[in-house]
This record gives sequence, C-alpha cells and structure tokens, in this order.
Amino acid sequence: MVGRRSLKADFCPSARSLDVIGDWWSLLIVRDAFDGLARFGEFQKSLGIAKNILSDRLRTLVSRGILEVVPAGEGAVRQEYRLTEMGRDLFPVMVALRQWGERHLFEADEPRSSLVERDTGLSVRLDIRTQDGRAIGPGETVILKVPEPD
Amino acid sequence: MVGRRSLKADFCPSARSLDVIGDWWSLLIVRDAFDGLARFGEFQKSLGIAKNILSDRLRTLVSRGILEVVPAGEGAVRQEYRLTEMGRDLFPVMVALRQWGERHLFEADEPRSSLVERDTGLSVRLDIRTQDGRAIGPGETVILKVPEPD
DNA sequence: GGGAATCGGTTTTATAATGAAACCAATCGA
DNA sequence: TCGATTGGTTTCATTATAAAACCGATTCCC
Repeated sequence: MVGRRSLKADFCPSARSLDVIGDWWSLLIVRDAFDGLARFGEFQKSLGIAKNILSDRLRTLVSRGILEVVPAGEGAVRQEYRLTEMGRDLFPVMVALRQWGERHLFEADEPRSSLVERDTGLSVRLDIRTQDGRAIGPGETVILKVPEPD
Repeated sequence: MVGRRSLKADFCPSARSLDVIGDWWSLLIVRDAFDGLARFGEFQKSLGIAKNILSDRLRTLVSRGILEVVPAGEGAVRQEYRLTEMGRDLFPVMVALRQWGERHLFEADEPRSSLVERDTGLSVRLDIRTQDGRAIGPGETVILKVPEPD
C-alpha cells in the first residue's frame, strides 16, 4: 500500500476522528490554539516543529474545518489561525487527554499545568453519563455495530 | 533533530498523553481492545495494519503500561493483550473522540456504530463540569501554567 | 501420529513522512 | 530607507511505515 490508510469511510466515529486529528502534531496545535496562540511563528516557537511540517498541518487543519484563517487585527495583512466551532468542539478531547495524563503520567509531587474555571479557580473534570444523567464506566457500555453490507 | 521530539518532560499533561498515545495506531488498538479484541491476529485483521508495525505498537503499549500480556485461557501457551487499569482509564478519551466524530464527521443519515449503556440501551454522553457539578465550556476555563524555571 | 494450515511474530526491502537548513518575498519597525 | 522579522517553500538527509517473504511453534484434521 502507498501511504497511510484512510479511515474516512469507517463506520466507527472514533476511527474517523483519528483519521482527521490522530496524527502526531495536530492535537498539539489545537491545544496551543485553545491556549490562545494564533500566529504561525507562535505555534512554531511553542512546539519546536519544523516549519514545513507546521505549514502542512495548518493547511490540513484549515482544509478540514478545524482552524480558519482570519486577518490579524483590523485591515491587517497578516493572518491568524483560529479555532472554528468544530475545532472548539474538540475541547472534551483535550480535557480527557489532560485528565488521563495527570493521573498516569505525573509523579505525585511533580509540577503541572492545570485547567480551572476562570471565575472560581475550581478544577475542571469530565465525566461520562447516560442520557438521563447517571455516571457510568466502560464496563457498563456496549458498542452497537452497524451491520456489514455483504 | 533525529527522530521525533519527546514531550515526556513537558509540564502539560495533554502533551505527555500525546507523547504516549498520540501516534497513528495506538488509540485504534486501544479502541479495539475496548471492543474485546485481544489477540495479535484479531488486531491485525481488524485494523489492516502491517504485522511489524502492530508488533512494535503492542510492545510499546505494553511497555508503557496500557496493555498487559496475559496467558490466553487456563494454562494456554498463546497469550493475549489486555487493557490494564491505566488503559481502561482511556475510556473518556475514546468517548470524547467518538462524540466529536459523530457530530462533525458523519452525514445526518449515515450509518454509524454507537455507544450505549448495556442494560438500558441509552446512549452515552460526556460532559465537562467544575468540581461542584456545573457544566462549563472552553470559554469559561483557563490554564494555570507552571512557572518556568530560569 | 502426520501433514497442512494457522498463529505470532521477525527480517528485508521499498516507499512515504518527517526534520533541518537554506532560501526567499513581503512586511514591519526604527 | 534599511535591516530585521514573519511566514512561508524548497531541497536534501534521515526516520518511520508498509508489504511481502520468511520462520518456528502450535493447532487442526483425518
């Protein structure tokens, strides 16, 4: 096969998501975008990514509707990369990754950045519930597959 | 630089998480593991991944504590790959990815697999709240950075 | 019990993705 | 106006990925 397999046509939503944002850099760029970064140079400095790769990733993220290009300031020539609505919707993904990393990838006493509510400083958590509001874990769930066409 | 930059030492938990599971295949393997797959051949068939790459990814996931190798059945020689506690803790990440994919990567009428509570069939959702239970969005949060050592 | 098929990989080789550096045009700042 | 910065693109070297061939150990089948 040439190149990497695409999961665009997969019926599993997780697989399609990974097809779009599952590469090494994209979510890091999105994280920085959530953090307020918007300019090419800012991403490049923050991530230490090669410029050609950053260029490619930004283009791809824009083409997929996760970032959009907007003029930087009023009537400015330079442009910025901003999260679209679709991009901002990745927030739960970022929070879930953060939460997992905090729990498993840090020593107890190790310094780390943390995500809190702006107004109160309360830490943010994420949980999984049924439609009617009961919290549940992986053991109580099941995936309903779509029937394979012969 | 040679190879890919490691984010192991980054103070951002999301970055460390991506360092561990941010590559192209790992989360797909984890998804399949949540789905009950456990054998080398099962993963290989499900993902269509090259065997050498699968071999490498499984080894890495085991070495990082996300999967563990257990004997398949009583006294069996063959072995299986199972999610560890740390691996099962990735459930919210999978749900978040799934939710995003459902919302943005499918046509309204397109068939898709869905995640539901086993006993009731109710669909599963995920949301972000403060410690005291109020649901919030990205706009109401802020990241507290760890002070950079000079 | 013997042979064939399957399982769970490893090795080899080709190709694609990534990274670093050099380069460049347009803009900005002094 | 001139030099520095920004935002890239191009080129080339290196690394990762993929496909296929291979292989030993098991399991299936009769």
